[in-house]
Amino acid sequence: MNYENLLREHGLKVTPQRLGILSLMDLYGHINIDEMYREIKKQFSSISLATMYKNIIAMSEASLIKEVKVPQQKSKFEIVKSPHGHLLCNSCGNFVDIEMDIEKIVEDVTKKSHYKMLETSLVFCGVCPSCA
Amino acid sequence: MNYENLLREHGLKVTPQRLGILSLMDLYGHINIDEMYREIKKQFSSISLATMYKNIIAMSEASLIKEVKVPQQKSKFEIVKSPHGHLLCNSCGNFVDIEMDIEKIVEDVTKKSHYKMLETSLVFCGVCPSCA
DNA sequence: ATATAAATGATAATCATTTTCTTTTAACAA
DNA sequence: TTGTTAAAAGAAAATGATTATCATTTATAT
Repeated sequence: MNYENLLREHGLKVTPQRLGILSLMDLYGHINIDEMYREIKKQFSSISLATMYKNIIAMSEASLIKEVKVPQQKSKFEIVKSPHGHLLCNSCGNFVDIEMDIEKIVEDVTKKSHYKMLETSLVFCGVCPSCA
Repeated sequence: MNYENLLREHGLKVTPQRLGILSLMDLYGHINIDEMYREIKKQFSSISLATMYKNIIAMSEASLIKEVKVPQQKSKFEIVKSPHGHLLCNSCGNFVDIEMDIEKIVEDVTKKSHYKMLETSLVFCGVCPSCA
């Protein structure tokens, strides 16, 4: 993934800190603020926590990244991609995407509710095969 | 709903503050901490915010109530009932339950992931009919 | 190369939540 | 009832998370 273009396409300036944040998100898939800050300081020892927050806000507003709210945990952030669900293992904490037929589910919900659906947040919690 | 029994069945002492909190949750369906505190002070003008938090934690741990994490908003709390989804109107903020075939969705996700599913958090965001 | 608007970093300020401790109260037994 | 006791309430302080401020630095477009 070309993070420079990604930033430019979303109207954001390219800075080393932002490139670092994006590559971490890409590497981890999903990452919360604390983990992110801890990791990014390995590359930018003097980065300010305020910079982290400001960049996360800027990139969220530009729809380049997305906050994922997770039951019983701090929110995680991910790079925006096509709609998908999330799977959390309550035992080991593993958190991954799951491809699913969201179209179909949304269709059902739309039929029932007559809402114009814009976005979904589908999180499934359980115990993963290796923990079971 | 009998809030006294509800508390007792979950091993919690019955206090006027707890009864107030439960009846508010029941009345509103879903309510966040600030709304709750603002409302409950009408009944218990001297209630402490710490008491609110402590009770919400106690009732959550007893699985009598449940935190619902909502995209772009503060968490809401609801009295635990059978599994259901949630519908948020991005325009007017209306937030309601939606009955849906969660069994079926969980079955699909289980097939794909081989997780032992325990819990779901399904939130659908869009524009409600009266706002559209 | 230069100008300029935006980003960074440090710090302070704000807001949310939790802890601590004293007083009050619900639950239970006599 | 009344007394006992463990838990809950309330007030305030402490902690933690996030946001605002401002001086300095830097990315971008000329």
